[in-house]
Amino acid sequence: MADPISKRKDALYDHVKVSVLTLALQPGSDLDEASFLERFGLSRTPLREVFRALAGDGYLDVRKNRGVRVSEMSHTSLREFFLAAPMIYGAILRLAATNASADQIERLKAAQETFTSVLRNGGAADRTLANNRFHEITGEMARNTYLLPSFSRLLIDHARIGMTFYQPQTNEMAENLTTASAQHDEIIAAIEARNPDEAARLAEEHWRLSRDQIAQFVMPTALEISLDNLPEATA
Amino acid sequence: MADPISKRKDALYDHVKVSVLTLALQPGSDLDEASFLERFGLSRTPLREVFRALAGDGYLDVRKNRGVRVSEMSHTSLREFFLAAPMIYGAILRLAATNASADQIERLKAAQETFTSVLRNGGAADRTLANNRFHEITGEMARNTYLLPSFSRLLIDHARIGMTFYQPQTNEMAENLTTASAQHDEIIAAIEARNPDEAARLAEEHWRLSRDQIAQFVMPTALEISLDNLPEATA
DNA sequence: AAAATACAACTTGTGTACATTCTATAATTG
DNA sequence: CAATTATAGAATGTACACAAGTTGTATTTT
Repeated sequence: MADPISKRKDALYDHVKVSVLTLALQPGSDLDEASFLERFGLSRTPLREVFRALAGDGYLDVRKNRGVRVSEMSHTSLREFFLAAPMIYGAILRLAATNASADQIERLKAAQETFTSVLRNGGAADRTLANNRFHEITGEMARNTYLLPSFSRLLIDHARIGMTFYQPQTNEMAENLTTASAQHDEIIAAIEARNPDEAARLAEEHWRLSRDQIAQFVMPTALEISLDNLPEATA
Repeated sequence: MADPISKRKDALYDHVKVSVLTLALQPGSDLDEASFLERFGLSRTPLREVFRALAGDGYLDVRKNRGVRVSEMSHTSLREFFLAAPMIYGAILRLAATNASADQIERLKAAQETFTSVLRNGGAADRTLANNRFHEITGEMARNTYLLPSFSRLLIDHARIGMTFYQPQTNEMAENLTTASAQHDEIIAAIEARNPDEAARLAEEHWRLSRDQIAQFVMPTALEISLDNLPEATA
């Protein structure tokens, strides 16, 4: 508890970030200051600063005189997401293949090891966070100040969408996770080989898989119902 | 002076924003809280909040225990800018052509009228701000939460680059401004006609003009010097 | 005289009381 | 009894004093 304040601020930032990404805090839900004050040993001023920072990074929304809430995610924003993600992600991986440092590649490999291990043992939240970490590192690698803000926002909702739709209820959906992990390995290889075209291609492929997974969830294979058993219209 | 505080906060936000965009506050320069306190009639808490918001939007950088400074713009960031801008801008205009509302189109036309009038009468700063306003509206029109953060950051440095390089010192450079204005008109027409392909094409064209202007500034036509008059090497 | 240290002035960060704004409940009114 | 208006409680916003950190200058030391 003798932590310096700045550590406690970081802890709060990370706690809220993780809670938002894993849907422990649901989109649109209210956060009141009081409940965090003693939990993180902060007084209101620094606490409010952290909330504002989280808002600036897209995790929270601040409403004047009405506190903060977790940033919303509607069906419209889902559509916006699908439009923007492939383009940005392709650009990020292309640049990552050009600019990644040896140290960053090491960290990406480490993140991928965590991801595969979590695939075997962990739950949905752990999987989402490990996947998020993997992509955050690719974002760093791209070294482009202008692309990063949009990419970071995409990652937030990528995680939240994943938490909603990546619940492997069928064999096919579970296989997708294995495929995704294999694609991560290919992405690492492309980056290490300094092959931007290949990296961009993999971005698109990785993305397509993700979209298919969501499609499978939203539009499952129809149940087989014999027409004989259908009730007749009575009105 | 009887303004409500929230108005004064907005005024401070806009003042700093405009100062950053027009280079009245130079990249990397320090901002100390004290000098703004009485000028805007704010106490430290709300003032600091505005600074954090400006930092979140990319105008300032906050350094722990060392105050805020105007966000940097180096030659590396210039390169990053050139890489990201065409892609993002193309996507923004494409979406704008699809999604713009009648009201937004009206506001875009008004912004363009301001721009043309400032071209005739105003100075570099006014021109930069009018141009910035025009593009901000196209950003709104695109209605894409994920693209906007990157686009906004691009606009900041687009303005600052313009302030540096768009000083029409030659006829050719002055003509470019007229061309840019004509392209704005075409952009409006494409959006109004709901023609995304045409809008995307114009984005690319508008961008190419901008880059040429910078090239002309950085690499001007060489002075003609007779070899006869050159001093001889003496070492 | 150059380098290192110590100190003082200044700047930023935090705690907390107070002011303002919102919200839910109850009293009033038509 | 429904709708509206008071009113109390709770939440957010602001001011300011104090704490902690940083920076420049003067003194000391080698």
